[in-house]
Amino acid sequence: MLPAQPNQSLIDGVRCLKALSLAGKSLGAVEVSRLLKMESTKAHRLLKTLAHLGLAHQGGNRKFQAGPGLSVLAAQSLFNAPLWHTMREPLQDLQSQLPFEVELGISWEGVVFNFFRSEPELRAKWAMGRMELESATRSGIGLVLLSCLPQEKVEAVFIGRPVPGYPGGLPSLIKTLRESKSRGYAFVPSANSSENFSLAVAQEDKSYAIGLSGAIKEEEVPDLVMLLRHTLHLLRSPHD
Amino acid sequence: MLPAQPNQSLIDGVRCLKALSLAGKSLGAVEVSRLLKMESTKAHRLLKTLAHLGLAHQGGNRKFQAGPGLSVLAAQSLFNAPLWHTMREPLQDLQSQLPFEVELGISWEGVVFNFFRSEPELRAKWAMGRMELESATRSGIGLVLLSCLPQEKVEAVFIGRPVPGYPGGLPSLIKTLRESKSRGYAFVPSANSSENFSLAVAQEDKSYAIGLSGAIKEEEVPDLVMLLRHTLHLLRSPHD
DNA sequence: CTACATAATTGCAGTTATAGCATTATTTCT
DNA sequence: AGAAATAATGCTATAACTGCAATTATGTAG
Repeated sequence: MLPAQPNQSLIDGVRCLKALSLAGKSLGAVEVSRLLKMESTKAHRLLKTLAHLGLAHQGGNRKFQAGPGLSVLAAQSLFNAPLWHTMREPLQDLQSQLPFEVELGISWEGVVFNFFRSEPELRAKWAMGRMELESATRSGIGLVLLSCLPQEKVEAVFIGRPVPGYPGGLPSLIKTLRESKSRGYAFVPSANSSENFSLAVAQEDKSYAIGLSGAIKEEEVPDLVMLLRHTLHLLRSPHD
Repeated sequence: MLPAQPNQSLIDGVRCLKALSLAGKSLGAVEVSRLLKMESTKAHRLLKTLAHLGLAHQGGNRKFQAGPGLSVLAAQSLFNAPLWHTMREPLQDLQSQLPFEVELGISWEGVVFNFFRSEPELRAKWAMGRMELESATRSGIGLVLLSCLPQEKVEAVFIGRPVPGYPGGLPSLIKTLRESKSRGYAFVPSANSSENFSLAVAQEDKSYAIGLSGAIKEEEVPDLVMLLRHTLHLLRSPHD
């Protein structure tokens, strides 16, 4: 995964951008440099470059915040993706066949982003294109996708921070992930209700996963997994 | 705006990312290098680095597509921003006072992203956090924000491509922008209906704008502009 | 199935773009 | 107003990047 000759400038630039995204307020170059343990001149120049690109915005007080380019780029990548156009029908079908909530999402750094989530009260039109984040450890989708990663990567994400939903910490998460990996799907109790469960299966190339939430009975699981796998097959675009 | 010593690697890395976002399919390193007129080795290493960061994803066929990090980062930056928490009430108030559609959005490279858009049929709960893109030239919000940019920047965006909604091309857009700039707000016919207009005002630091759409009469404009300005004031967070 | 064409990936050495120091300018705080 | 912190930039050594060339892998056509 990591290239033979990675571009350190790009890595550091993205680190700056991440710092801005997470900060929740405008940051000066020196503040960023302290957060990231980076030379302040370097941080300053990377931030200025990001601002030039529109990925950061430099306000009147010359502090930096995340800029418009980030949102636009993310939305463009989603809307232009083949998945965006192919997912609607299969997921709506799934939703209409089953008494469960249907989700499709991706995972990054312990966080899940759902591109699609049908809610009972909500018409399918509004199930797509919402921005929703969730801790990966509380989501079936997050857990399957985490279970596809090498253990070291998982550790790198959660090292030195709490693991939401896992009071036992990292070891208990790792155990759950191993189970999910060997079964090929995640089946876990929902965070909120003890009656509800989340079931999720990852796409072949592990770039996303789809899942169901609701009062899923254990004996239904094998059939539902097959149904999810079938839906995943429908979502695969012919070429990439 | 552009720094004394910009980081070229970061710029090229973002160019690769943009290429992936716009492509609508997986691209190989060579394809990207051809699109961007860049050495293929360089493109390859930048893409590999982006993949390592999770901003790109390398599928089974080793081609690259935009990755999960992009969406997650964008959503995090939005949800962590002070604006996200402060905008709800003032915009709902505005919506309930007026018979118009209320919008709040940002603009980048000729595209508008609306963070908030109340729709008549839609409860306020769903007005926030949708991902919606629109051509900046067809949106009041896009036009005010464009009018805040130096003319050269506007030209750089639209050079060599059509200007949606402006059959006269760039010159007629520039003219509209000049008018908007001198008035301090945009007031233009809506793209769809000839009865409807869009009115928009930019935030002080030009990072975003708010607007109204609907059957706005010319004589109402001054009062509405004052109302929008007042709302913008409520949205300003104390520090940044 | 083999041969060919195209693309992915890496090693290497020259070169350039970047890192960090030192300095100045600007802002903020007291 | 003065002091302290931060923003911004010039300058040079050097570490990182670029691009060539070679290697491996993939896919395609005969």
